[in-house]
Formats: sequence, structure tokens, C-alpha cells
Amino acid sequence: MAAANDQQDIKREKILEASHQRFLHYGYSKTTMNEIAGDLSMSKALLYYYFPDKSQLYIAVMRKLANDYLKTLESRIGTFANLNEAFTFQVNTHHEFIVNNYNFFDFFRLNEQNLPETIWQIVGEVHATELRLLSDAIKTEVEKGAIKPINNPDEVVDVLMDALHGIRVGAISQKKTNFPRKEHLEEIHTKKLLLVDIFIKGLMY
Amino acid sequence: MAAANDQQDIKREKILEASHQRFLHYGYSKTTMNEIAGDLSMSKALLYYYFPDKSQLYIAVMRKLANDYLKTLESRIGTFANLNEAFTFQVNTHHEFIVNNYNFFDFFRLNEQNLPETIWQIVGEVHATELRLLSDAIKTEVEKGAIKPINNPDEVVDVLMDALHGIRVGAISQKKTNFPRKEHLEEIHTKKLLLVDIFIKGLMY
DNA sequence: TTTTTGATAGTTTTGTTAAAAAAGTCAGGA
DNA sequence: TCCTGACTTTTTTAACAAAACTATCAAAAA
Repeated sequence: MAAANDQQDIKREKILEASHQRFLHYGYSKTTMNEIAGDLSMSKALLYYYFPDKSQLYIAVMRKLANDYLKTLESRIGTFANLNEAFTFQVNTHHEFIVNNYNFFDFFRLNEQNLPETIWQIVGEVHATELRLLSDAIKTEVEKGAIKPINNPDEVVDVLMDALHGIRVGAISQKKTNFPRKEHLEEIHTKKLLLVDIFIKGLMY
Repeated sequence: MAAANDQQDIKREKILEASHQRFLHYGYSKTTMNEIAGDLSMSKALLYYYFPDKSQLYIAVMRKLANDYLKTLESRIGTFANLNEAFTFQVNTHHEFIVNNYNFFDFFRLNEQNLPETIWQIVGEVHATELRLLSDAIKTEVEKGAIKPINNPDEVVDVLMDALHGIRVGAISQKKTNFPRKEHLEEIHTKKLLLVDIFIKGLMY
């Protein structure tokens, strides 16, 4: 029985992988269930045996990506020597995550409104963890006496995260393209690091 | 002849006002030339006597709005007692400008890509002036010795402006609506001021 | 009993076309 | 020079058929 479930899990995993590749390259709406089934040399009906519908399949892939990302973050929470290390880690990791899965997220940009509730839940989890990581770092530094006390660390981190998001959006919208090119990615990253640098100094005094 | 031109200018001005009201309330695509003409009790053909086409009319309104905004900024460039005064002024003025004309800008949000070149030109002018105001303020403070020297003030201001934009976008996208409501506007404003506060401190040390 | 599929039902997207609405033009009047 | 009504051209909308895709299911295979 355990073996049977293992087999199921392996197949599920395979489906998730194939789906991930398709969604990543062609986005949600340009990926058909027939194509995913074709990639795996199985019938489309079998996909529906493992997943109730297309959107749930997408969400499952997203769940996996998010879990990997969350694991990366959580494993490092509380391990930072100083604020700069923590913030830089967050910026780099987040940036990498977005860049690696850029096309995958077209589902967001296209639907924008009325996404399934599960999606917002995942987004919320990610946001909360990112916030916790940075917030913890600040609290630690405050306790260490390395920076001055801060009224509401969560609020401060929230503002920083919106601001970082703005850097990404700003650099993209100027170029009139929704898909950032390689050269922009470096520019965005540089700007983010500059912002973080100033921001940290702003927290210290 | 001068009188004749005065008359023309007055009429042009009237057309711009009526257009502004329509665009503001109903947006670009839901405003028809017939309606504007109707508001002014003139024939549609007369509109085309004064303006070559609808998009040029929209651009002319935008030009006027931008000029007013630019005038407000320019009149205060170099008059600030300190960084905080300058940055706060910029945030307040910009915020007010956006809020007052929110619906007017739906032309942007709908077209997003492929806007007429003139529009980008105006946007560029506004951005340049905003940047100059803040950049000047920084340079002045540096010269006064109030803050430490900064390698590239323009780059720093650019980052701040993207960050401020992110605050607006972030607060809106969380609420799943493109039209910020009154209560959000206050939240956005508060966040912006918090960011500016931290940012300024970050520049001082 | 669990896994798999071909056939097919149901739904969404796409393409087509005709009518309606709006943009834009022009000859001529004040 | 300023203005208009009537007109032409372009764009948007509505209706509907065809195609593509999602989702289901009875039955075969393992």
C-alpha cells in the first residue's frame, strides 16, 4: 500500500515537473492539458485522475515552488551576523526566485483580479515569511544594541518590501515591456542593493 | 489680429476645460467628441477646427495639467530649509496630483504599451523635474555640510522615486483593485512619509 | 482494486459578419 | 476667419457559427 502510494507520488511529481516546464515557457493560458499529457506520453484523462482540474495543477506547481523558496528563507532565519547580511540575502534570494520563474507568473499578470483564493494564500505565506525574516533581523540587531529601537519593525519592513517591488516595476515600465531583459535584471538588482544600503543606514540612526 | 488670437485662445481654453472634465469623470474611451461638443453647445466639427484629433486633444489637456504641476515644483526648487522639507513637499505634491487626476490617467492603464511619443515626452519632463528638485535639495545640503557627500545624487533620487511608486502600487495591488479608495490613499501617504523619513536618515550618515 | 484510455459532452476561445456608434472630413454659409 | 450640417471612413459592438480546449465517464488493462 505504501508502495502504491509511492508510485502515485512519483507520477504526481513527474506531472508537476512537466507542467512546470510548460507553464514556465508558455504561461498558463498558452499551455494545454493535451500538451502536458503529450510530454509525458500519457493520456489527458490521466492528468485528471491525478489532479482535479487545470488550475489546481497550476496551484500545485506553485505550491512546490513556494515551498522551496520558503525552505530557503526559513533555513536562514536568525543566522545573520548583521542587518546588511540579512537584507542582502533577502534581496538576492527574492530576485533570483522571481527571475527564474518570470514567465510562470504570467497567470498573475493576466488574471490580476479574481485569482483563486489558494493563490492569495500562498502569496500571503511567502510575504509573511519574507517579512518575518527581515523583521527578526531587525529585532535581533535592536536587542544586540547595534541599532536604535524601532517602534514597529513589521511596518518598516512592509514599506521596504513595497519599495523594492517598486524598483522592479519602475525599471520595467520605463522600458515599455512587461518582460524584463537580461540587462535590466542587473540594473534592477543594483538599484535594489542601493536602496537597501541607504535604508539600513536610515535604520541605524 | 492679437484680439483674434485671444479669442481663439479663450475658446481653446474652454474646450480644454470641458474635455478635462469629461476625461476625468469618464476616461478617454468613454468620452466622445460629440459629448464634449454638446457640453460647449458647439458642433463637433468645430472641435476639429481647433484640434486635429481626439488624442491630440487629450494630450493638450495633459500638457496643461503637467505644466501646472511643473510650475508648482519649479517655483519651489531651491527654497527648502532642509532635506525633510524638500522630500515631504515632493511626496505631498505628487500624491495630490495623482489623486486629483486619477481617472484621467486611465488612458495610460488601458493602453499601457504603444502610447503616442508625446505622452512619454511629458512623462519624461515631469520625471526630470521631480528628480531635479530632489537632487538639488541633496546637493544643497551637501554643500551646506548638513549631510555627508553623495557619489551620484541623481541615481539616489531615481531609486527613491521608484520606491515611492512601489508604495502606491503595492498598497493597491494588495486590495485587488485598480482604483484606490479614500481609505487607501491615507495609508499610502503614511507609508510614503515613513519611507522618506528612513531614507533621509540613511542619507545623513 | 487501481490505473489508464478513447470517446464524447460541455465550455471557452476564436473568427466572421452585419449593424451601430463614433471619429474624422468637407463644401459652403455667416 | 469661424462655424455648421451632412457626409464618409473607421472603430466598436452584437450575434452567431466553427474550432479548440477543458472536463467527464464507461470500460479496458494492469
